[in-house]
Amino acid sequence: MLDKKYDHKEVEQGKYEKWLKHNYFKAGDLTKEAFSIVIPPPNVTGKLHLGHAWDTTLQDIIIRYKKMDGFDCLWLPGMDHAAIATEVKVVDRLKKDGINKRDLGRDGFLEKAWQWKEEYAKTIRSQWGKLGLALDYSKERFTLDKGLNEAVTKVFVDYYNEGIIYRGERIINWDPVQKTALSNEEVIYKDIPGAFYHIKYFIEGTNDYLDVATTRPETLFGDTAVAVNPDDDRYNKLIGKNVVLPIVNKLIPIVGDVHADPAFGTGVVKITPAHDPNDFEVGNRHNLERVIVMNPDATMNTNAGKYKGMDRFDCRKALVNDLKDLDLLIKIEPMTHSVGHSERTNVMVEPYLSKQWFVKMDELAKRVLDNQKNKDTKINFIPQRFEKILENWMSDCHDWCISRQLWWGHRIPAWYKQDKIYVGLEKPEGDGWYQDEDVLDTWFSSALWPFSTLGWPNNTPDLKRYFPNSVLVTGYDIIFFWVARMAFQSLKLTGKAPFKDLLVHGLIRDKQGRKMSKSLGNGVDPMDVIDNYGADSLRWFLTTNSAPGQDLRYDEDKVKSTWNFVNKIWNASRYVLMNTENLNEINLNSLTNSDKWILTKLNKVIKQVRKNMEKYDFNVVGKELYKFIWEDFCDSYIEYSKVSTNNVSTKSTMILVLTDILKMLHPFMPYVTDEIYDSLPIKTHENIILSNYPVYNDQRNFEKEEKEIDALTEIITTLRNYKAENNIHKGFGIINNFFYENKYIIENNKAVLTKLLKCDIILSSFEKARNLDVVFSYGTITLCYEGDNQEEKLKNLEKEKLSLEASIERRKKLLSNEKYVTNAPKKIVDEEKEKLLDEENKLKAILEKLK
RNA sequence: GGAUGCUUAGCUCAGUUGGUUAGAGCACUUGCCUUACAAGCAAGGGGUCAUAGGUUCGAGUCCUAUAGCGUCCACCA
Repeated sequence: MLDKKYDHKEVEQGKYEKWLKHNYFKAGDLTKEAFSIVIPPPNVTGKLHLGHAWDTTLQDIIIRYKKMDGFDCLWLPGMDHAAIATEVKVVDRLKKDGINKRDLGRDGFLEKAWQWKEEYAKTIRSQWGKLGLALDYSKERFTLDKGLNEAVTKVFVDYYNEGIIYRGERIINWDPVQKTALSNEEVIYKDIPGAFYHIKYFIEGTNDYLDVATTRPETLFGDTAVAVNPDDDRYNKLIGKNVVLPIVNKLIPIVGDVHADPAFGTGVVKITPAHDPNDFEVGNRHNLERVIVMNPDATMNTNAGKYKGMDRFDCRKALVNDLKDLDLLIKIEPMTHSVGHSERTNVMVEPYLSKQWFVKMDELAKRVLDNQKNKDTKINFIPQRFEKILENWMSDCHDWCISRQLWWGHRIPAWYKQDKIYVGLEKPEGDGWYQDEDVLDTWFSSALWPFSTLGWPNNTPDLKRYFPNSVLVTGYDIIFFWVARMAFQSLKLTGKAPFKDLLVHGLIRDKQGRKMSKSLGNGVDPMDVIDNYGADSLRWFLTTNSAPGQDLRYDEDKVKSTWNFVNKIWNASRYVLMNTENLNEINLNSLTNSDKWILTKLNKVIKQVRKNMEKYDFNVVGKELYKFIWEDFCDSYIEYSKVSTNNVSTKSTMILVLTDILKMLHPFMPYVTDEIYDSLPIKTHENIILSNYPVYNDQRNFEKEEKEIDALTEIITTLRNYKAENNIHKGFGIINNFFYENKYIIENNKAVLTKLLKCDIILSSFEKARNLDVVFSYGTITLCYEGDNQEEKLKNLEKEKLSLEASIERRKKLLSNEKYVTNAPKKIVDEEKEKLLDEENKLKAILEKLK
């Protein structure tokens, strides 16, 4: 028997360990159809936040539902080594202990990083446990484990041999603190105050100068041209002449290039091919020299002459002063511009010419775009609108810079000897070869996640059975970081899309709608929420409170009200269990009408819930279940059943309905449903997760009884309303003045009516009593009570009469509209006619009373 | 500049292919300690669905435009 009070801590205590002990989450039942999800691997950089809780709960709901519905479910757990993110954290920790990364050396550092990984992996696993996730830990993977390293290396080597991966000099985003290249996606643009420095570039042999405006004067040492637009009549006759580069005093050409926008700035732009991606392109078009002016730590190098060794920003100040002194500075114009910052170290990114490894994107991207056009093989986004994000990104993407100057990651399988390059699985024969120091972008390995975790490139049984994955669940913020990359890698390497469905959810925000972030300090730890309200409440809150793809505000009041819902379920279950203690078999031979009613309602709910579970429309499922449980089951059925608790079929109905409620709730609330299921007097399985998901049953629709009890509910509500409005408390009776064919509604339900209305008796007549008529479409019920008030009575009837007349008039008008009758579906029109008839009946009855 | 989401009750949000008197939770009012639950029960009040046009017999829902809020991408010499 359940405890008197619902205590989430007590209920959840020990359950996860029990589930694991019984191997409930283990995949591999080959008699069933396979269903698979791989977890989006969280970074081993920290604890899970509410966003993870949301993302994983969605997956858990799907997995548990599918498992109960007869599938062999694999939910594969794992984590991401998160190359730069983790390395930054490890470096920081070492720094606090006074240790420098370089002093440790590569191997020493990696040892520390692995320690870090183990530590955080442990935390993450325990958090998964608190959330109750049905993960198959026997298949857990890590993006940097041996198998995945083999997959990554093979892809790199094959791509290199195919020419998809190449090494080249490009302008990349350089993080001068971490001293590594970054991909475009790792750069965060921020608007910051800056200035346009207008500098005089004198035209060779004249006293005329061009006004060149720049936001980054310190890159002047790398200028190898200035550009003007060939259509710009102010300057185009100067094309081919030279200007004198200030300070440096060397001659550089004036070139004509469309990159110079006549409408922007002064229309003249200095070209620094080694420090700006656009200038790099211009340089290629005009065969310009590339002059690097900075060191990897963003101090100036020898090309900066006397400024050598200065930090880039100090150099800017000094240089501007010197230009001023030489009368080469025209003006400084303050402006706000957007400047890239490193996502991890937050330092201003330096566009920097360097030799890096790239993935050629055009063909890979085209494959994704083509595949999305094929209905049968495309990734099916839910909601569909997010497909556009993928398509936009794929149709305009640059080659992907994959080398990172880090130690924590997959080391690039390239070896060098003088000017020779060897790319392969193993170090080449012979002396003098040394391996590339760099590692790969973390997304290079996570892009292989849906298949590398299943054994690819080997054609393992797991790969054959669980790939492509059935569905992937993720937030819309990483569609282009991750989903896009999985898509093209999977199509290229396996010939298939990595998963059939992609369920996209939004971001979690704070109560004011702001993003949760460390700097705002508005983050909420899911573990605290679980402590206070339980995992079941948190899970229900996260997954039933927003439409698919919409953001969600964390609102503690809502979690609290979810707790109330769980508590309600708990107490309703307690009631059922109290009344069914001695039940030892299901017997439906003597069903009451309200038993038939709730069975019919249950049947309808099962249908709706299943339909929406398939569509991943969990907020609709939530609403259906909430309404059914609280209103139909608790408020109506349990109350009605109180007059027949000794009936074995009522007892059976209670158990049947409660069992199906628990099963439908289980994917959302695994803990409390497990606990209650355990206490059922009759059950089919050792644990609820092994039981079968409820099935819609055509034989369980009792239409006549459904109608009758619906009417009963309406009668009770209406009479309660009259009682409240007329201050009738006790000592009253009712007379059944329904039309002959409806009299049974009252006759059949006398016991329920007297109990719930708290009226003394149902009379056949009550001639002398003062009375009040309450009109239904079924006829009239007369309330007989003391302290009659004739005015009240008339007022009530008048009020009702007016509203009925208005409604009847509206309906008549509608139905006399020929176009409506011919165009609207017959079902709608018939319903309308029926309503009109009901109302006319009602009105007739009222008019008679008013006479 | 391109794309996209949102605007519905005091607050937070639902609203399925258009179907005619728009729903929920919280908050609010009134009455109840009814033996599952006062973290509860019962009955209520509260919205010209951002604005302006249009299509339609019928628009919260479809189309066009506008406004406000938000997000993403690109550019910013």
